[in-house]
Amino acid sequence: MNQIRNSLNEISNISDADWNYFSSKLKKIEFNKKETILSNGQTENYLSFVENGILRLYIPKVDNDITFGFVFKNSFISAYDSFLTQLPSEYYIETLVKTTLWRLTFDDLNKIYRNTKIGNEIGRKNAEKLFLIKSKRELSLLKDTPEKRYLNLFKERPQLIKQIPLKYIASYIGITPQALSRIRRRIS
Amino acid sequence: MNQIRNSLNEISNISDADWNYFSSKLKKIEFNKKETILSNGQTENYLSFVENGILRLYIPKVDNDITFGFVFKNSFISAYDSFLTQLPSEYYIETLVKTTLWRLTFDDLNKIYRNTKIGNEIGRKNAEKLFLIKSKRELSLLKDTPEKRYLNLFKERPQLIKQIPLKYIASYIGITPQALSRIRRRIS
DNA sequence: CGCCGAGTTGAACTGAATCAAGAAACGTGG
DNA sequence: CCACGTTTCTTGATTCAGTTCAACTCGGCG
Repeated sequence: MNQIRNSLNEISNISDADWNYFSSKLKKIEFNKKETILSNGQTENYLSFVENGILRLYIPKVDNDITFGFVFKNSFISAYDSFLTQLPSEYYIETLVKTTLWRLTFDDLNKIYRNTKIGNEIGRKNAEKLFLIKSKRELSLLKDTPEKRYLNLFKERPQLIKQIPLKYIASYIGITPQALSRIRRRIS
Repeated sequence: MNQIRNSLNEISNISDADWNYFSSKLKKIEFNKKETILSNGQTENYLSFVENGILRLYIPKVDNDITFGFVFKNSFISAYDSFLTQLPSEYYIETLVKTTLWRLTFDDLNKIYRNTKIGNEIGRKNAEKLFLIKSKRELSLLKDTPEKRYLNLFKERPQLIKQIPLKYIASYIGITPQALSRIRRRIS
């Protein structure tokens, strides 16, 4: 759990009291490889911290679904859209490898927002951080070619390229596995 | 200024005291049509409320820049990435028509976060809202064809299509003006 | 050992980009 | 309020990156 406190501290210094309250709400849960932890149509009830593992966010499609995110250890994961709106999720989440999560329910998080000093500030900064990520991605999808997106990914998250099947990466940068295979050949 | 209070109230009920503090920081400013209010390289110092007008966010490019957002009256505008990080902005903002803004500086907003009860909560919910918008857009860019994006735009923001030159809309949905012109012909 | 999913490669096809030119709409100054 | 110049939109021809369909290879696992 210390990883979680460290992660939060990076955002905003959290007092012992607030941390105790926060951590009392966390529940640990383990998943095997290739387990679906949220299906289309379900409403996301959790904000989870990844202690260990890798997860994939995707919209299933016959013959190649659309993968639009990966989450690694020491970050938070959620179908955050669905979590925030409490409407059914448009996408699925699955584990790619054995994964350990610490989960917080929607209700508990709202209690934290109400009952701790730092809650809303952490929530704000976290939402801002997520906004920045999506904002960057929007620009990349609009202005970069798939090839450039692949090279950026390579530069910024080399571990991703090693650990994740090519077909998911292809989809993440917006092309088919065949096209990515050709790009790879071209640039190497 | 009442519009602003109403907008904030939609997010979270704001007390008179907090509102007075908040509104004391706002400064009104007017722009003419086609004025650049933030250039590439500048760091965004303002979060602004649009009392009236239309603005465009874009990355300039020789022969067709990349437009990735429009903002209308009664919402907030900012190069929010740059504002949050206080790093130089990657993009420009310009007015498309005569525009009136109420501006809040970065420092003042942080004072509001520190000195009002409701500040962080409003900030959080606002950032969450922005996240939801970007998240939706990411999915649309990945899974929809340009044609479908155009039709969605048409459905969701018909006023946008009437008020904004086609070439900006084309860029917003990720294609050239020529291609959009052809899509238009095809579907009508 | 044989199967199966992942990755590669080839060929044909397609939607959008690019280059280019003309038509329409817009606004600005006389 | 008209005339002219500029910008925006349309249309055509060509090119190109990526899709689709299909076959083949490779590596891991039952």
